[in-house]
Amino acid sequence: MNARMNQRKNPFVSEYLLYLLAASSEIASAQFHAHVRSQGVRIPEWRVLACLVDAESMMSTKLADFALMEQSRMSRIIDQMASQDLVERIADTRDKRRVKVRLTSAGKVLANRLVDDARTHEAKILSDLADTGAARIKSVLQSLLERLQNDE
Amino acid sequence: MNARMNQRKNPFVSEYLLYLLAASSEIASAQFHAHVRSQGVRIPEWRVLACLVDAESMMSTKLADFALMEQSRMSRIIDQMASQDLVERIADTRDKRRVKVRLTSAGKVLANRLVDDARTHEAKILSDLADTGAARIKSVLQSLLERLQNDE
DNA sequence: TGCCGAAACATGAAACTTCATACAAATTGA
DNA sequence: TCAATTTGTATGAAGTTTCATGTTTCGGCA
Repeated sequence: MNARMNQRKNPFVSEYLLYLLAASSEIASAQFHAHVRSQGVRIPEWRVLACLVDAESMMSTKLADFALMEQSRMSRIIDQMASQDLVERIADTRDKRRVKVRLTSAGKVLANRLVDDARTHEAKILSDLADTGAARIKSVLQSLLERLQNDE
Repeated sequence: MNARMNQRKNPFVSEYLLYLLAASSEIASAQFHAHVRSQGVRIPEWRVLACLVDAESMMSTKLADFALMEQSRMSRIIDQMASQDLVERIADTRDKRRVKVRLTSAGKVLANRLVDDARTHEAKILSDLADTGAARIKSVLQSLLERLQNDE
C-alpha cells in the first residue's frame, strides 16, 4: 500500500528533503486521521479543535494560519462547526472587523477527548522510535520550523 | 506571517509530533511550490515529474502511491499532463489492465530542470541548518518512514 | 477631519478532489 | 476449467477548496 519502499528505484525523490517531510507527515498522520474520521470529525475540523484546545479564543485569521489553511476555507469550516455547535463566533468589540472563534462546551468535550487520543497515539509512535536515530525528531523539527520562519 | 510562532499560546499543538511534521512540510514546501507554480506547473504535476525523473516508466497505481495521492486523482492528473505532452500512457503487454506512464521528451526536459532547482533549493535549506540540531534531519525522517512502514 | 490604502471576513463561481462504482483483465482455487 | 475474487484503471456525481472580489472597519497621515 504505502509508497517509499523500493527507494533504490527513486534516487531523487526518496532522498529529497521536501518529499521526506511530506511523506512522513502524510503517512504518520494517516493512522490518526482514520481515528478522527471514525468519530465523525473531518480533518480540518480536528485541526481547529486542536488549535483551540489551549486557547480561550482565537481570531479567525490566526486560526487559519495555525491550522495551515486558507482564510476563506477556514471561514467555511467555522460555519460548519458552528452549525454543529462545536464553536461559536464572537464579535470583537475592539475591532469590529475581527471575528473570534471559541469552543462551545460540546466542542471542548470533543476537543479534549481527541487531544487525549492524539497524545496516546503520539506516545506510541515515539516509543517505537525510542531506539532509533529518529528519537530526537521533535526537537529536530522544531529547529527546522524556527529556521524556516526566520527567513520569510 | 506563518503560524507556529507564539508557541507559548499553544502548548498542545506546538509540540505535537503530527503537527510539527505537517507544519514543517507545509512551510518548507511553500517556498519551492511557489517556484513550481511560477513555471506554470501545478503541485501534483510536479510530484509526478519528480517521481518519474529516475524511472523509465511507472505503473499508474504505483505512481499514485509514491506521489501520495489517490488513484482516481492520479488518473486525472495523467490526463492533463498527457494533454500537455508531458507524459504518455503506455499499454503493458504483459498485463493489459496496467497502464504505464512515462515522461515524453518535453516532460524530461521540464522534470530535469525542476529537479535541478529542487536540489539547489534543498541545498540552501540544509546549509541553513548546518549548525543546528536539525542537521541530520534527512536521516531522522528516513528512520521514521521506515518504522511507519513496518507496522501497517 | 477626511481620504486612502490595508486588514479581516465572507462568498460566488470555477476548479479540483473524493467516493462509489463500473469495467476489464488477471488470479485463485474447487 | 471456470466461477469467484482480486487487481488496475477510469469516470460521474457530490463534495470541497481555491481564487477573485465585495463589504466593512481600521489606521495612518496630510
